[in-house]
Amino acid sequence: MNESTTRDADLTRARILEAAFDLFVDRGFAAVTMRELAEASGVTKSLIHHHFGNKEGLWDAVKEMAFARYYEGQKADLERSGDPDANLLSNSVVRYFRFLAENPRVVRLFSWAHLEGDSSCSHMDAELVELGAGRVRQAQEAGQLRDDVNPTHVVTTFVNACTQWFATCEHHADWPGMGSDEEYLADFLKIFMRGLQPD
Amino acid sequence: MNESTTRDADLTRARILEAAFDLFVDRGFAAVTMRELAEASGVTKSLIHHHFGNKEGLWDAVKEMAFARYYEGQKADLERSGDPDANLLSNSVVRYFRFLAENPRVVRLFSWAHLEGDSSCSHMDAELVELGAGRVRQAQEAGQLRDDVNPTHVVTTFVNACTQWFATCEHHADWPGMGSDEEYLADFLKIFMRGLQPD
DNA sequence: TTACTAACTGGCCGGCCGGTCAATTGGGGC
DNA sequence: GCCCCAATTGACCGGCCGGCCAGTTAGTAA
Repeated sequence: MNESTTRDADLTRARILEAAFDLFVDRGFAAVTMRELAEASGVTKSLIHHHFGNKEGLWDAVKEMAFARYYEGQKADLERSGDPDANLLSNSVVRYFRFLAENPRVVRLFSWAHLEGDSSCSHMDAELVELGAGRVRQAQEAGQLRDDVNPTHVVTTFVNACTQWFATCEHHADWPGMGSDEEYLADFLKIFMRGLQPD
Repeated sequence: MNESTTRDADLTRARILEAAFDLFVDRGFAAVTMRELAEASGVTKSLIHHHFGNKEGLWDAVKEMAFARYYEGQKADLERSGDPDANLLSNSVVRYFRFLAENPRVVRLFSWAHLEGDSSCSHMDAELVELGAGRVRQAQEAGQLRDDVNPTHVVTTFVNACTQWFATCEHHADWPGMGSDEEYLADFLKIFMRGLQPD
């Protein structure tokens, strides 16, 4: 039987969220209309208002869902790799880079949200960076990384280098001299890791 | 005498462009209305249509103006510093970083344009990166930089690290452990330049 | 079976959207 | 001084915007 005919508020909300995610990621909040959202979700405009209040409520819900997934994944990643060996930082960079490679739409969503001034996720971002910075500090104290640089800046540097790569990848994909995702990652790691070697 | 009452097409166009730049930078293309643009410019809506055709024409003109300024400045910077000494790359990073620090609104404009799929400036960006990559290659051949990394990736790495810093600076400005612009730049340079030292 | 509640629909609303057009104004060339 | 054309205006347009609301339908608990 087709379950789409039966009433299921959670399923409906999920379907609306999914369709809204796609539309908002592609065109941003302002350029998407409630009518498009309704059609893409397969429900009526009124039903979206019923479940999410208004357009901004839906936008907030989409951002919250996307960031919650991102946050959980990253936190698990950071807490998993327990033993602080010399490759921990390198592995973290690779994991972060690959996560973005597999979730490019999340990068776009956060870019829109940030440009529009959204700061609701800032504290979660701060927490992740703090977690990472703590790991870097441990490695510094263990003599595995140079200790004359701010650990927070170390994390920020690689997060920036990875994020911006995927934020602009459609542009530079076919520029002369530009390598693939993995080639860029390899070169960045060469520079980054040697740059962090202790004296 | 108040010159604003006299007719001057160039001045009018410049005024419209300036006001539109501010509005588009703050809220993006879709969220700004022609009425707001007209009021901010001190002219009528019809006059904007007269000079720029339609809303998209104005948006294109704003992007073109902003990117032309950016492109000229960067190209001059790249061609000025002629003698390839060991500090050339370091100086280039500093100059690029400081340019962004002084023109944060340009970063925002390009972010909007990129998210909306604009690729009209891509070839100019490519040219700048190629110019920079050529410099890196020269330094590699002179034995001043390690030569086992792609020069284009070297340029991209520092451009990404700088751009993303200013794209997200409102967020992380007050995060615990995060330093000032100059402190981040100093730490990034430490890592980046040591990471590029020849074997 | 019934009564209640939440899910869901379709039509409607006032208002603002981008854009057009006819009319007016003013400055520069003759 | 006159004329012409570009600059500029304000009224106006059809259409779409987000949101609302009265009504209908389907699960669910008593």
